[in-house]
Amino acid sequence: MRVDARRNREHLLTTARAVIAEQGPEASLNEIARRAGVGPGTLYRHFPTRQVLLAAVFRDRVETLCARAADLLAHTSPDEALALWSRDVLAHALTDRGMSASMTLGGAELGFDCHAAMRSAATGLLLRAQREGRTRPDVDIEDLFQLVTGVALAASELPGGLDRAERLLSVTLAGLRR
Amino acid sequence: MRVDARRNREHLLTTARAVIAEQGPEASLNEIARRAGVGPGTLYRHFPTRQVLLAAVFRDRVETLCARAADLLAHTSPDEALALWSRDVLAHALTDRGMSASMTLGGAELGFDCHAAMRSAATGLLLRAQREGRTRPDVDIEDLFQLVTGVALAASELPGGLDRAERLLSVTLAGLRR
DNA sequence: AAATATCCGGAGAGGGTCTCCGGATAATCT
DNA sequence: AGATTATCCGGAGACCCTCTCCGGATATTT
Repeated sequence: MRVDARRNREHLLTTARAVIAEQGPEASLNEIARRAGVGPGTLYRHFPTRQVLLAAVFRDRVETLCARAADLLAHTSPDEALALWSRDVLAHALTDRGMSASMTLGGAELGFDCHAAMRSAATGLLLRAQREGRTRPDVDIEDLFQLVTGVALAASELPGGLDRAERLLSVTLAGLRR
Repeated sequence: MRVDARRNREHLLTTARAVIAEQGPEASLNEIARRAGVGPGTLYRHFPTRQVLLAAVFRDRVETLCARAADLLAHTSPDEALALWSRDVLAHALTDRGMSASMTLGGAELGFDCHAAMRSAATGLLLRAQREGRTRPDVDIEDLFQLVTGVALAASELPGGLDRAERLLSVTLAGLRR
């Protein structure tokens, strides 16, 4: 990969991060390219679809959350791990506008798949909690993911923000117990 | 209102219903107008924004649900009423594509406000259940609405459909008890 | 039948997504 | 260094969408 190509790619990423932070995940790709000082073609060459771009933008955040899941899996009790991780997901969703959207929009064939990564991180936590016995055994990983991202999405779009988010999460977590 | 205007309006509504049923709530308004055999201007005169159109399309459905809420309020126990009504909302959301979206998108100043109507219908059910004592007193009407429409949205967009929807709903309802 | 109020159609501005290819630029070879 | 090659960039442009505007057509009233 040529150095100018790599430089453009990085610059596009930081610009996208900024624009998405202020306009949300549906920001104009045209404008991102313009602000980055490149043509539209350059953007689309590096990031063929919006999902690929979003995935690249939020990749490190998602990886942080996955690492956190692994850590909790090793050092915390099953129930608490699930609760703490959900809270972390929520916190990131509230911080980074558009993050929730990129978690739900899955299946970025090329590049990084946020949806798959998050789902697989959650799988470990859910299965262990279910083995332990205090979590409903009939919910599957898709259910869990749907609930958590649903709360995250709601919380990131409603202005009422953090306290409402915590309340919704506590309702959901309570519902997961049996 | 002139009779041709009324006729066009009705025709637009039925066409919109069909197109939204097959393409979802983000269908092209242009195409709806084209299929209805009118110009774009005519569509926008009758329905200034997409939300107004969606609200008009789903108005009777929403009114049915509101009536159902009133009925349950009068003839069923608080807990059961809440559960049954949520299940009905879910059923409608699964039947009519785009219905969930029109429930969440609120504030159609002109015409009919699906969001407000649904929220006020749910208010009665929630308050009564909370007075009865088996429902968490700290959740407010926005929380309830967010949870129910969240499940509905998820269920209407995931292909796995009905059984998953019921499972998610039962988790949420369990979480609402105390 | 004439006058008036109302409504329609479609052209078109403005913006968005995405493609394509001639020209420019980096990397490699001699 | 100079030439060759592989790679990449820019932006014009096709196509679609939303939304507006107004001359002409249509209904209603006088």
